Amino acid sequence: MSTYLIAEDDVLHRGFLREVMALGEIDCEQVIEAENGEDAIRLAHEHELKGVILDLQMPKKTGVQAAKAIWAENPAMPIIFWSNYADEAYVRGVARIVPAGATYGYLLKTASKDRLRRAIQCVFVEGQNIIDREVRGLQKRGQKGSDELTEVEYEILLDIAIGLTDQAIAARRNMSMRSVQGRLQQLYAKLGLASLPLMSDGRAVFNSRSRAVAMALSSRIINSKTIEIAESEYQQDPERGLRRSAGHQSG
Amino acid sequence: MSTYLIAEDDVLHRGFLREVMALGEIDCEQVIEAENGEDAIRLAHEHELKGVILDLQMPKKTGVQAAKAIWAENPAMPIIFWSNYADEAYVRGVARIVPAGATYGYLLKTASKDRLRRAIQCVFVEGQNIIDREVRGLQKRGQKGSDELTEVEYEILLDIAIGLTDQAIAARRNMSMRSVQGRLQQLYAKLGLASLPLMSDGRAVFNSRSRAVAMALSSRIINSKTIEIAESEYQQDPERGLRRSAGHQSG
DNA sequence: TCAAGTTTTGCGGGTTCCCGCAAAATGGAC
DNA sequence: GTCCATTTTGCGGGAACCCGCAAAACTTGA
Repeated sequence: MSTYLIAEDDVLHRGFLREVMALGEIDCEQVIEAENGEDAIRLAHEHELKGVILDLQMPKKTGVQAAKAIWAENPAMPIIFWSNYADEAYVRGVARIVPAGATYGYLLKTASKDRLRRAIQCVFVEGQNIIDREVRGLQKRGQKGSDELTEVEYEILLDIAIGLTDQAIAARRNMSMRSVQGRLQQLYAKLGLASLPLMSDGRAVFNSRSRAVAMALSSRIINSKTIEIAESEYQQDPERGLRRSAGHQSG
Repeated sequence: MSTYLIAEDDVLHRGFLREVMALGEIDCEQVIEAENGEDAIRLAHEHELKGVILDLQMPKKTGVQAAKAIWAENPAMPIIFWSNYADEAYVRGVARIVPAGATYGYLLKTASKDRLRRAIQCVFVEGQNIIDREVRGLQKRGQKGSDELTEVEYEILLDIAIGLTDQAIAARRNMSMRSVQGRLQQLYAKLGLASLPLMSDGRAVFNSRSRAVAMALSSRIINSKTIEIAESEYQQDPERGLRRSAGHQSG
């Protein structure tokens, strides 16, 4: 019995996915559906699945959170992420939770029916990883060269985005205030806050801290959802420094 | 010749709208389509339309921006807003640009085909205004009672969201720094920052300024798009105080 | 083990932010 | 005009933030 799970809140998109799965190109005897992240996690737990398609934006839990739970139980589960946007926030969210050697794909909703069909074939049947072209450009990030944010910079960005003070960040990450400020300086530099305009009287127009968040939002490095998740992580575990979770990402 | 315009970037949703329009319940001889805000504005300018359906989230220009342009040319144009979310940010965005006596509707995408059909009938044929139930709860805002934000509070919220300093806000809005800070205090109170947690040593965990933005984001009072728009308004016209645009909203 | 590179930390001080208090200024209502 | 409610402003001080500088501390490799 080969069962697949589709998790997608929008009715039309869900219908579309169902339709493509039903084309009969892959061995698919049953498709079950979820319209929010929690249901997706529950259903994945209750059924023995061959693969999962997850929308990234869903009520209750995001696709990333659902994937994390599913992979925690079965790291070999093939997952296709199916998203509206190629925002760095999403891509980074996915990249952070992919276990080593996992099979997955990242497709945009603008993809044609054909491309989706092929992706399903590749990921679910042949076990290949498929990443949409627009998304791939964002993949190499998190490293360290270039002008992109490193993991620590990203962490501290989220910390100020949820409104923590230097003091609170220092406590949370187990470091001195001065180090926090040092990292913030790095972050500001990366986000291009070095060359901020001044007012006629020579005073600054922008508050670096708030400005950094604004720029990160508008360049899609983070988004509201990212902030909410960071917030709830903080609420659960305010005193904890960064703990590396699962593994690395695979090619 | 009765022509209607549909502006919606998602293919499936666009197809759905087209289908419902084609049910033949209203006198509709032609439906033209746009997949972004700019095209919508252009097409509305080029054609003589009987009505418009606008998705709120589109590339290039948002539905709100498109509506503003369309109404600037013809304030009597019936417009149905068709949105994924009932966020206050969107509702407020629409409420701010509705000209006096305009005919419009606000529907969520979760609405059934039937509800959409009825809304189209009501707005385009009978000239009634239809506001989705979940949305209506947010309508009364902008007034002054209660715990909701007034217009000035909302303005200053956007100012700090784009990263302006007190100084810069004061210059922009033509007031003293102390007044800016006073308004910020109001804002913080409304957003519930009064009762913030303290650290064990009695120091604050949160930076009010950043925290306010975070809370406004997570309670959907503003969103990334709102901030981007505020930003571009600022870029165009940094020195200008608040200028009231068009009219009031109608019943 | 040592040297070279990176990160963290302390110090110091200038700026900005936050906010209580109370005196002006403003805006209606009568 | 007078009276009242609201808003704006100045003052003042404490906290938080930003950042240059240079000394520790940690990493990495040979």
